Parts: sequence; structure tokens; C-alpha cells
Amino acid sequence: MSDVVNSELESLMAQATEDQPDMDGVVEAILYLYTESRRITKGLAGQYGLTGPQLAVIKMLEPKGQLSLSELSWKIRAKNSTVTGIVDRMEREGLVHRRRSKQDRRVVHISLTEKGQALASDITIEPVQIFRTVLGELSTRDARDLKRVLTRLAQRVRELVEEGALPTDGGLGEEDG
Amino acid sequence: MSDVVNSELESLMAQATEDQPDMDGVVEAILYLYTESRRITKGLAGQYGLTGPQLAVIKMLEPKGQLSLSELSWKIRAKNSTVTGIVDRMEREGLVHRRRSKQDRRVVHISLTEKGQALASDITIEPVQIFRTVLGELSTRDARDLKRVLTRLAQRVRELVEEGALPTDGGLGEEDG
DNA sequence: GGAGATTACTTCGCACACGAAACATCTCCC
DNA sequence: GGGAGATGTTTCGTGTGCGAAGTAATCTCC
Repeated sequence: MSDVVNSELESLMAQATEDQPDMDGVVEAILYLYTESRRITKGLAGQYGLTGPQLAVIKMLEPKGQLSLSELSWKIRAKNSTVTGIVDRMEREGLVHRRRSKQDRRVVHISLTEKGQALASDITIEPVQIFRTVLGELSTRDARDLKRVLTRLAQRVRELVEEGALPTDGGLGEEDG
Repeated sequence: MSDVVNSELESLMAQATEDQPDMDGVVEAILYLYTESRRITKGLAGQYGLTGPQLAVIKMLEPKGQLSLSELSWKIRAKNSTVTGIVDRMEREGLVHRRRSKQDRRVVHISLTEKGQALASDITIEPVQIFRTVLGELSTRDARDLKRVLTRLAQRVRELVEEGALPTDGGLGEEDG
């Protein structure tokens, strides 16, 4: 993935508006937390011979036992075409099974093999847990503040994206004079 | 659209400790904001026939005129082996030049071609505009809260990483079994 | 009940992204 | 001056990550 974009954002972000506290720190912190979490996940997964996404898949499958490929894609925030590849490799390693649904024969259910199960229960730490640990060190007040503002922020971005107000793949960005 | 699935994820991840608010929303928001920012950058770059990293490279080269491959790697936070590929493709497109340094013949200088220059000066829109817009919509208090807590959080993670308390790539926890 | 839209998944082609190893060059130190 | 080691870049292999196009199954609506 492109960590490259990080620097792009950082360098361009270095011009804060004046009525607001400079938000550089916020953007930088978000980028840092993201990349660090990826590094940590990768390192953790590597200890078990897995990649980051593979660990994510295993941990998603563990509680439910079985998920459709689309559910899995949504949960690990990747596209179906990406997850197809990940599952391919995990199947080759004997970690998961593919099984077609009988109710809806378009659907493919992914489930852990015994080997996958064993591995899953070996790995007790979830990547998210690292965040949880650190978040747990925050005061309850801070934690609440963080959650409130951050989720509001994400929600707002989501709205703007859905409005098409942002230059995504399809849309055109317009300048505001 | 995906609101149905939303509740499913929530229930799956709803293992918050009781003394703290459920922090998975925070992780969720961070992940979302990061991936969305990548999408937006990509979309922007795409309007000029570039990829995200290529846009980053062009924007880094524009002020300086020329950078060694290592300098470029450092600036866009990727490894040399990654940037080699990016520069390969950009060279093929006629956007940049490779030139060996005469002082140190190990070094390769990357510079913009005329075509690359022209493109660079065409692109004035900042990908991060979106963040600024949305952050600007927050109340001053919210913004301050966000910055305070988030930077504290990042700092704490940084500390833990430097302590080696977290499993990362290189720091292979030696099994002292 | 059947044509056309929709959905679930796969395939393909491309572009990162990284580590390990190969390679050329430079530096240091004797 | 010359060998050992460090440095800068590339090559190679693997694994994401995505969009577009393809295929099969289901759904919708007349």
C-alpha cells in the first residue's frame, strides 16, 4: 500500500487556518497511528508465519466460524478481488476452506481449517488490542472526547464523499476561487 | 446501503471494557480516515493520469529540481526498492530523468523532464483540502480536544514502540524460552 | 415465467510495497 | 595502495490492493 501518500498529505497540510488550532498534529497523528498499527500487525503476524491481512482474516473468522467472502471483505476493508487473492493463498497453506452456500449458490463461505483454528487460538493478541491497551491508558474523559470528535469527523467525511463533494475517482474537484 | 452490515461489525467488536467507552469506534474512524484520504489522493492524481505515489514524487521534485533516489525515498517514506519501480514507470512515461552523479557514481539523480515540469505546475489542488474543510467545521473546542488527545495517543504509542514493548518487524522478540 | 437488472465472486492487468541479495562504488584504516 | 566494510541502487520474489471485465446465480418486474 502507499505509505507514500502520507508525506504528500503532511507536506501539503502544513498550512493551518487561523481560527482553528493547527491541525497538522491531528493529521500527522492519524497517519502515524495507522502506519504504526500496520507495522505492529505485520510484525505480530510474522511471528506466526502470516501476513498482516491473513492475520486479520483469521481473527475475523475465529468468533463466527464462517463468513462469506463479501462479509470478510467488508470487515477487513478490502475489495472482493483483493480478498479472493488472500483467501487463495491461505487456502493453499491449508488455513481456510472455501465452501459454496446452498441457499445462495453465488455465495462462498470461508471457514478456518483445523490448522487455521489452532493458529487462531495460539494468537491471543489482536492487533486492535494494542490500540485498546493504549486507549485504555487514557482518562475516561479523554477517551470519550476522542471517540466523540473522531467519529463525528469520520461521519462528516463520509457524508461529503457520498455527496460527491470530494474529488474521488469519478468526480471532479472544483476550485473555490 | 451498508448500514445493515454496520451493526454486525459493531456487535462483533463490542467487547469494550466497562470502565472505558467502547474504543473500537476510534480505531474504526482512524482506519476510515486514512483509507479515504488515500482514495481522494488517488482520485486527484488520476485526473492527471498519475498514480498517488507518482503525484507525490512530482510534487517533491518540483521545488528542488533534482533529488537522489534515496532522498526521494526518504521524502515519500518508501523504500529504495519501491521507488526504483515508481521511477522506472515515470521514466517510461517521460516524466522524469535518471542521471548518475559524477561526484559519487553510486548515486542516481532524479529530475523532472519538461513534460514532468509542466504537469507539476498544472496541479495546484491539494488532496488534503478535504481534511482541512472537515476539520474546519469542527467547533474550536472539538478541534482542540481532538488534537490534544490524539497527539497524546500517538506519543504514547511511539514511546511503547521505542521501548520495544510492542512486536514490530525488526525487533524479533527473541524467545528466551 | 422470462428478460433484464443486480449481486457474489473470480480473473486479469497494473502499481505499489517490502526484504533479501546482487552489484558497483566509495571510505576507512592499516 | 589495498583490502574490509559501508553505502546507493537495482533485481527478484511475494503479497497486497484496486478497477474492469467476465461468469454464474438470484431477483424484479412486467
